[in-house]
Amino acid sequence: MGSDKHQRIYDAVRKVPRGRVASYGRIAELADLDGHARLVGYALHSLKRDANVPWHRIINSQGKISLAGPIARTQRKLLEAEGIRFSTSGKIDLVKFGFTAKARKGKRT
DNA sequence: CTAGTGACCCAAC
DNA sequence: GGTTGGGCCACTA
Repeated sequence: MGSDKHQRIYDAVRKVPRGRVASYGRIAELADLDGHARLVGYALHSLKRDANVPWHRIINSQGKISLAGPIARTQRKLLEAEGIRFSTSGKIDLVKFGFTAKARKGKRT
């Protein structure tokens, strides 16, 4: 496969354990692309259902699903199936389900 | 090359 | 709680 960046992103996403969620920025860090959160979203959007990637565990920093339409419903279902609870606002408790591979690099002091 | 767009993030109001 | 504006950079036309 050619796209290394995409590959790295997919690999990082696969690192997210079941029952946990990670924000785009967090994935970017794992993929060695810290700061390029957009690329994560871009790669995921380009992702196909065939891909073996738990894209549903990826959400935005607000702990909410960035997608819209029927797919958002699907993602939420998948997350609930993993034991993740949604707030009344449809948000996820990042404190409990937020995947932290390694504390922030604290780049921005 | 330029311009527009995007499953983003953050600071400030 | 929300909106607005700036920043970041890959991808497409």
